[in-house]
Amino acid sequence: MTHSQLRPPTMADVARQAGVSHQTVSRVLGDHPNVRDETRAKVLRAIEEMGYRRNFSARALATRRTRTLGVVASNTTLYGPASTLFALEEAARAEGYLVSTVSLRRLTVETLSEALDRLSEGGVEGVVAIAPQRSAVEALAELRHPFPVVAVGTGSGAEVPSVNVDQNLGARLATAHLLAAGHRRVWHLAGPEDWQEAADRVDGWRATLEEAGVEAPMLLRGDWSPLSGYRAGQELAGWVGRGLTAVFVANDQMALGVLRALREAGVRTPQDVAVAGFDDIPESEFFAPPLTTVRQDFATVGKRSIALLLDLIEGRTPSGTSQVSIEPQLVVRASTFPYAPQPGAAPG
Amino acid sequence: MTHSQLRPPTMADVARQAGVSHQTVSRVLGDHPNVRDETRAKVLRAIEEMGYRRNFSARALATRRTRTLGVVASNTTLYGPASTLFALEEAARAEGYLVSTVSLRRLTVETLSEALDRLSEGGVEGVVAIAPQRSAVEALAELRHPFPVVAVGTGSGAEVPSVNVDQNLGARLATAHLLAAGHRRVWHLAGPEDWQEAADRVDGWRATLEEAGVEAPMLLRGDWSPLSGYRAGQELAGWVGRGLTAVFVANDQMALGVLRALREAGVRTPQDVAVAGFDDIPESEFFAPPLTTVRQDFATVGKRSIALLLDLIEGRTPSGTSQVSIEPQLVVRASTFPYAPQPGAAPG
DNA sequence: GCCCGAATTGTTAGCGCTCACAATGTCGTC
DNA sequence: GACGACATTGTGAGCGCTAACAATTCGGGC
Repeated sequence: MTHSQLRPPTMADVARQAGVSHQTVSRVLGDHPNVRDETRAKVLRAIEEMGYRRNFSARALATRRTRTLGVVASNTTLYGPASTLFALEEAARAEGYLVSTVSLRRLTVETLSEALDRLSEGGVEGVVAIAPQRSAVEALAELRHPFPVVAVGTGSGAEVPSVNVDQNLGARLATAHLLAAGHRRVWHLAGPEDWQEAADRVDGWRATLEEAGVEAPMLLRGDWSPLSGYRAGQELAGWVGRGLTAVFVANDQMALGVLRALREAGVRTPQDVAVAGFDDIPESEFFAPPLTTVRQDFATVGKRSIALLLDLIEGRTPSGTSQVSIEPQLVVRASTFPYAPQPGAAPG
Repeated sequence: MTHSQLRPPTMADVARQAGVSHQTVSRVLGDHPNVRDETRAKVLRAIEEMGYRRNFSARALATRRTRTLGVVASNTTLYGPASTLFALEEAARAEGYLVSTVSLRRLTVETLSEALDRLSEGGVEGVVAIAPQRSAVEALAELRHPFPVVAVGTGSGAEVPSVNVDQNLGARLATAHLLAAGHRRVWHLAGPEDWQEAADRVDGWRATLEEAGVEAPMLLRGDWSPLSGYRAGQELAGWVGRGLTAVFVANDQMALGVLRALREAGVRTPQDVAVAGFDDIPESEFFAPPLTTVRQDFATVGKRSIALLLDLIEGRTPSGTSQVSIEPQLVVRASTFPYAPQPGAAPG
């Protein structure tokens, strides 16, 4: 209170006040065991009195560690990326790291490169790149950066360490579920071609049909948005009565658009056409009808990504080979089944 | 290529290679005008060759600036917070700042205080707190921190500098719209009591009814989730035919639940009951029916928040009095009107 | 050819912390 | 009561950069 606050107090100031050396203050702050209780108390009192806070930059300079990780993401208002981001931050925090985020509107080689530069200038020790577009993956492999990078959502083929939900498996689960429910064929509304996840879902869908001895119907493309789903839904409505009874949509938002288009066309879901989505956004359970979908465990994605990144930073794991895969889970609801469970009745 | 990379090169290494002093390297990097072109080229070549990158911590220590801002947020997978977060980061980046985020599961005095401590240890120069709960606002005013803090979504009454969308106005727009459409009374499904935004919306709704000489019907409460909206919707369905013809729901997700409950109860929207929401999430346009709602301009919230925070950091604005208010906008769709516009036809 | 001011470059001190090591104190043992 | 082992504290040297100032160089005017 009586201290001038022109410059924040330094460790030396605290030391003087407590009658010890600055190194002892450092020891108290660092929880070093060999400090007498009495001394520790004196120091802590001085710290409290002066409102001292350790200077981040000086500490980082001396230790050569910033304890900060970077994240590059795009489309962060979508449920998937937002959930991943949240999980990443939480996992990093649990490990004592702070997270600096750069959110991109569009993920291109240029913007990605800029983002990495920026984070580099910000002193991050490593970066998680949520980079579902293929172009971004290639860029990642080529870009030079002085820290390890873990990719999320790039698919497992890359030369970059990565963490992925098994999109292929998810698509298989959804497609197989529809086939098992008695549908002869399953149509597919895919995401943008440039997205690895979209491609993997197409592959899983196609493979499942082939294994069942069914020819894959025409493939439709959307851009993940409800509007693109709506437009595709209008097209799909035209095929009702000509072999269309089931659609696997590559994400829940597009599925929402499909549902609306079908309803407007007088097509009933699931009696006339069954619809399955992907992601399990919180709203899916309340669509009309509630949506069967594939749930991705973003919390695990976050945890595993941070764990892998820290391994790379500490040099525990050789870079290049590490690929983590996470299993998705099918959530069955009324949109693919005549029976409609009550919302909130079961955890799913 | 031929250089040992055991330790990253320092400015002195670059200087030696270029045959100049380290200060000249610093000048080149800092775009200082008084450097001969020839010298600059030499330095840049050396930097390129050695893959030199300026050390963040040393720079921050010397300049006493980290060029990093902190953000504390909760519920970051919801559309509103996620959009705000995105806008904040983008605005900060445009000003040359990096953003460190702490995402909280629950916003309490303890978690908020912890988050601020953490960011403080991370060397941030200022913090934006997305703190819509009332408890958090009080905490913010009391907590001591060595940097300025701007609150978002706390309402404008606080002693803390803050940026807010005018929730009261938004609620008035929605309620007045329903009254103007001929409804005698407008019911309200509110958000949690602890949320300032929920309270402001209740106030706006109530005031509009009073000004129209209408008695406010029973107030319902939800927790922002579709499920709570669904449950409230079941209750509301029981009042159809007994004076219930219009409901103003405090957010779009709950409105989704209400729509479903009404539909299941055989109540038609908007013919029997009109429903309006709040937020304009991307899905709202594709609900059944498309939802009339109140749009909040999160991009502006982000820009204004960063601008205010930087003003405080630079000492341009005295702390304490600064309150920024942003106007929301009514978006009319089919859920309150017999006419259903085509999705995507108009930018709304 | 010399002088002055501007342009350009170099030198010297920190910024506030941690690390390595040195110095001191403490205790039990023989 | 001296000695060694260990606990506790202090000292000095950077970490890699920027800021302030000093030194040098370069022109042009006379």
